[in-house]
Amino acid sequence: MFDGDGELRRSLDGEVVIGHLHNRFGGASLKRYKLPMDVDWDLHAVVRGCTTVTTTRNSGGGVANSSFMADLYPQSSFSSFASQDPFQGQLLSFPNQFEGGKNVKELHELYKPFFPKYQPLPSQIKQQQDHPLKPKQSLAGSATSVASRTSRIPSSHNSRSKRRKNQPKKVCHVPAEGLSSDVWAWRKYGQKPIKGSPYPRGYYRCSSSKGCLARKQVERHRSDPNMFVVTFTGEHNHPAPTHRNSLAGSTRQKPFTPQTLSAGNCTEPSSAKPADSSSPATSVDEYFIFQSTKVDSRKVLVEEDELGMSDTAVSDDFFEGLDGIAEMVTGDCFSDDFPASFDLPWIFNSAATSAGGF
DNA sequence: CGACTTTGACCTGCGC
DNA sequence: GCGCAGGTCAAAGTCG
Repeated sequence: MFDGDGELRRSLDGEVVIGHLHNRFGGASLKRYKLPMDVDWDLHAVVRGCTTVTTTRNSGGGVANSSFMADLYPQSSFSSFASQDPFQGQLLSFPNQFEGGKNVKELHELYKPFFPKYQPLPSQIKQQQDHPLKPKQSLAGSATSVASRTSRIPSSHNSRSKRRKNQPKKVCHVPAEGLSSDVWAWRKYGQKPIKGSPYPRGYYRCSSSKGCLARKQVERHRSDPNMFVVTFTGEHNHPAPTHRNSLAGSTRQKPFTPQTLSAGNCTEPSSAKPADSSSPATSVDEYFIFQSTKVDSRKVLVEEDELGMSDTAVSDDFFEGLDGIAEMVTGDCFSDDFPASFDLPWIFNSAATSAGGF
């Protein structure tokens, strides 16, 4: 789709032009979004951020969970890809894991663009909930949803009506191995076959916080099976969880196919357990390990962004907190658990997150 | 029991 | 206005 020539520009009037965005999906080669000039974000930062995140998650992500991959590779050989690669010691290995002593500051820089712009005040949350693009349901919301469904409220009264209009999006291309871990918890709420594409598109919403408007779509790249198109819409209205175990039920185990685990070293029963992102022992740890894992980030292309993932997203306290984690990561505490080419069962199990994992 | 995935149905935007 | 395609909902089933 982008073939490396994705283009992201912002004109003086705030219009963002994304080149080559849909030329393989629908024909349009340019996508334009009008952004308020006071939206203080940096395209480069966005690009960098997306790239980096995807990158750092590469190994971790790579580990994209099998069910997710099965979703997106319905008729492909991904299962074998997913299952074989790790055992070839590539996909799941961390050759550069702690290379160059990626320090915390760097991690901060890498991830800043992906944290929420701010932590909204209640009034701000209210504002967000009133946003025209918000999903029908809110916290207590399914009643509204049902009502609108049953009573067929005219579109003008339905937030859904504007859903596709001027919906700010951020589109990233991530390698298959970059789909997995994520601080956010994503819950799948739908899947649709896309016309002209052999691969279905999965729809995920943030389950880290009820009422969170963040959503993402994950679709396998049509022409490059190893790449995925991840589209983010909406904005998190809550701080990034520092621990995935705070995400209730963010993951669940999917039955592993023999393909997924067989050849592996998953001899330990516990390792066959779902990577339960709710596991306090692994969630953040794995996440930051990936953050410190530098892999090929150049595959990732950012096409648009208006999510407001600014560099000022998270407080210093948050990053200070990460320092400790990073120290753990860069220390030896994982040396035993993360051999260069060991199996990462949780990778295949972090269903919600991996799919969303971005 | 709660959270997840799956999946068919419903709803809406958009192009013709 | 019509039909298509995409996006969302929610019931049902699964799992820990």
